[in-house]
Amino acid sequence: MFALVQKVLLCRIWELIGGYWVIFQNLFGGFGFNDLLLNCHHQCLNGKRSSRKKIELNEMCAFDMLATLAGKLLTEGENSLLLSNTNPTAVKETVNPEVMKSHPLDQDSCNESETPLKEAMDSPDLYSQMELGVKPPPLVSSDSSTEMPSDRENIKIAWTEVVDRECEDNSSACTHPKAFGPHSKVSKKVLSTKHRKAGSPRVHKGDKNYSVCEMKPTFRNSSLFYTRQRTQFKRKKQFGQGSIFTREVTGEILLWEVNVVCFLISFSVKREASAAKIQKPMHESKDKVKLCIKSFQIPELLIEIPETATVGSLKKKVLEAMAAMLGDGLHVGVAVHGKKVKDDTATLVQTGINHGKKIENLDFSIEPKFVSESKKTNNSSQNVVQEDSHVTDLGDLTEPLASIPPTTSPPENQVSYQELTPNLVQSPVQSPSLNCHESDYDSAPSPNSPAENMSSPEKNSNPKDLDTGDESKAMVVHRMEMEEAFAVVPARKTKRVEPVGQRRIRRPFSVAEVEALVHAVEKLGTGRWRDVKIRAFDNAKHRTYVDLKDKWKTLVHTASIAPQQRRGEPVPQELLDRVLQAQAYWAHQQAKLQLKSEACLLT
DNA sequence: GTTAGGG
DNA sequence: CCCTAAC
Repeated sequence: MFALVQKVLLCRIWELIGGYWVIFQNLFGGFGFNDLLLNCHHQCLNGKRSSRKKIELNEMCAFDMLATLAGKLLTEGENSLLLSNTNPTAVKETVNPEVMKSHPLDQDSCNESETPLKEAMDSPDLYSQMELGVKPPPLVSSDSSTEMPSDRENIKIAWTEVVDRECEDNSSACTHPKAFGPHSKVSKKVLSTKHRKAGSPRVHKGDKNYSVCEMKPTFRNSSLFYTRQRTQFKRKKQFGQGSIFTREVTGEILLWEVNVVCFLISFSVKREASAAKIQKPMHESKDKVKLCIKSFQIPELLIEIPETATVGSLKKKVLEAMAAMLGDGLHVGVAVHGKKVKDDTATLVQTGINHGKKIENLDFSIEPKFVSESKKTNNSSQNVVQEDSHVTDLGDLTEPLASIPPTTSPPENQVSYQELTPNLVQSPVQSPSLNCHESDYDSAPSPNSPAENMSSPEKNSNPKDLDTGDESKAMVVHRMEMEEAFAVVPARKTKRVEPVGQRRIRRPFSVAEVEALVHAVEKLGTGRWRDVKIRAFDNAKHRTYVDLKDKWKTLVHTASIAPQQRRGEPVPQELLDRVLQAQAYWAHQQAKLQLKSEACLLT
């Protein structure tokens, strides 16, 4: 029974995270998957997230776990968590020999890695069970940690063996055999991870023994893991194997996270790359595309915390912010030459990511899962990638982290390029539209905002108001390059990110914005918020038409009450008057319209 | 996806 | 600003 549930869950998770299964595999490196699932169940049963509608429980659980784990690794002692959670039981499950043998980098396995799972997911058997309401077994720690002796040594050995074996068996499949030599612990880790990736999700028809857990490398503690990751990055640079994390930053928390994500991403890339060479398995890397993620940026996090707070509470805050971000799930976007590639089925070659061709504009972005579609209109990775690609660079690799401090001072380099505040003066015309071409308005106000002085006397926001919200919501944008272009350090821009799952930051409307809103409503009426948005706030990504509607609502209210009762940045009476006027006018229009239609119906 | 309105 | 119902 449990196996079934596990399978279902696994399939579900896989389905949810698509091909980035690795992320989980890696993040849970030291844990038994059984543990993960058990915990998921636990959380589900506890209904912790049950109130979160629209989000699949399983999904939430998975991400919760992910976030939680990340957090625990950071907050808890070196060995505690990982060690205690090592789940030897996992190993007990049978391993499909085929899976064992297949090399993750082998096109076949890469290629097929998805199918089996899909099969599993499509399996009426699994789903029917799920639908039938099969309940997860009682949460017994039965077959996990408690029972099985946690023999790290054994596990370690097993792991090594797997690695070695894998290398031996698949030397030809290794992209860089040397890089994965027996002496490279890091490489081993990589390999084993891949192994898991390729093998775990595999489900062969009729193979009841399919399991996700075995062969999981066990990290003795977070520190080791961390170290290895770093080492790995260095090595990667050497071998052109993947990500390089060039910077060590302040919080280990962040660094850890960054490394992990970075690592995972590069992994995904690798996987895709290897899949691309399906046709000629014999050739080492002829048709492979090697991609290297130069750096990975942690999304911007907004943290407000009193100066008197303890460092511990700060850590916690950061953790929470990250958890919130991860909570909604991740989605990886790929953009070639600034153009987002939406067709996941397209091959790399078809997409223009092929060997021998220098790819200068390959970007990866991590974004909240649901966001990907939202901005179809004016969107595109363009904002995320292009615009800023020339603005910032390597240099700011540090930025994101630097900006995290609970200070009230906004990150400096982060957003300058688009910090303009609404400027009425800018539109000489009658329309106070805030749409300026280059200033997108979208970002949070910056202290240095050049446009700050216009009609609105005061800055429209306080320094605390870092913008975290950005429609693009892309958490990270990375410039990738072909290995060949290694020497060239691509620019990477920092785009603010919207902490997923977190309430949007409050951004009071500036007088200029109010002006623009009033003007637009005067023109369009009170029932066409989308038009109002497009007309006057098209470039203000953080203002949705709902926001505008809400603002109008409050404006009407504000205008209706005594000035003494008003709060916040005072809105010129003149504007308030216009608000009431427009409100009355359009209400009247609407009434007239309604009468007309009624009349029509009667006749 | 938009609107409208309550929270 | 969020959430939802309703369209």
